[in-house]
Amino acid sequence: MTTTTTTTTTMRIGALAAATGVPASTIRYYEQIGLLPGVTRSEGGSRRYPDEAILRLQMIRALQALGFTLEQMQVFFQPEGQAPEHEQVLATINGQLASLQALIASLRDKHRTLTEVRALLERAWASGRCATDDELRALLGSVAHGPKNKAE
Amino acid sequence: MTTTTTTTTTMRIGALAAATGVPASTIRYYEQIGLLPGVTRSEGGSRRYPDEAILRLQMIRALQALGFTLEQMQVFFQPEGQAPEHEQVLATINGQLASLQALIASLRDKHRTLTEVRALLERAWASGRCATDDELRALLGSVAHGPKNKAE
DNA sequence: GCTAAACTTGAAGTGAGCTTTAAGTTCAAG
DNA sequence: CTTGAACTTAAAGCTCACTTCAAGTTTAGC
Repeated sequence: MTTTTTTTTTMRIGALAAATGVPASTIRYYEQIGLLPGVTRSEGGSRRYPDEAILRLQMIRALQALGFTLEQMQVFFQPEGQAPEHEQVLATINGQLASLQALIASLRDKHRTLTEVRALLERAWASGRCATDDELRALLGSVAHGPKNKAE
Repeated sequence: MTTTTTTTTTMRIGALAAATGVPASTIRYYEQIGLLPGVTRSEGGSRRYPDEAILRLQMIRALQALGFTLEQMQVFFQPEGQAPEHEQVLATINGQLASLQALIASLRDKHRTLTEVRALLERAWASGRCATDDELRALLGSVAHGPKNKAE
């Protein structure tokens, strides 16, 4: 029904790199940390990839773009065609959604505060003086330590 | 009018660390990269700080919390009481506001896309199957490579 | 068979912002 | 004066996701 699956396991690392835009060095690195299993070798020892490797790399890059770390996305790639456990996957996704939300909220806070800082400085400059320590101190309080950064 | 300024330049690094919550090792590091100038030494060679050092450290931490790098914030701390140039400061702030906005936008994109991914997977699971490669591929396209991350 | 491009390896380097280590010195209380 | 907590230094280590290096091997076209 869909496209015919012509499985050529003849692809070398350069071709895979060209097909995906992922540098060969990075592909080797992904294999090294276990993100890209099932790589076969030619007689001489060079890596050969099946066509599915292209999709796998695209998935890795897409998950990265969604803010997952390479470690987090292991859960999406269960060993040997085993469907990953739905609960784990869902938990990972929900966790990521939550940290994205938290991060967005904290960034908006920062943006708002920084806008206030700019306004304060401009008022001070307009009246020919510098911002006083007390004025600055007042703003410092409103910054506080927000949650950790992540994503992209 | 405000609080009396009792300038004790007797503070050692441990006291400064305790007063600000910034580890002594970090304070030494800030000094090393030139963020914390004007540190005097006792006869024996241990660092002594004026009370203003507390404000300086609080400022550094606040600026960090607003997403500035340690390098970027140098512009706010011009040498020896010299008021920093308004234009530079304003440009730095505006740049940071712009990158915060861009980052927020890209994170919201990620959040939206990931929500779609979750919905797709849940539909697939509900119908007792796994998501197909084609379904996944369709989502991959919508991710693309967003701008770089920063802040906090 | 020759050659050049492509590939192989392990190890070290990158950046940002620290932390840790090791071995030695100073400070303040008693 | 003794003790031990606090301090000193330079240098190495940490995280994450790679990149770069150097020197040697394989592959593919002619």
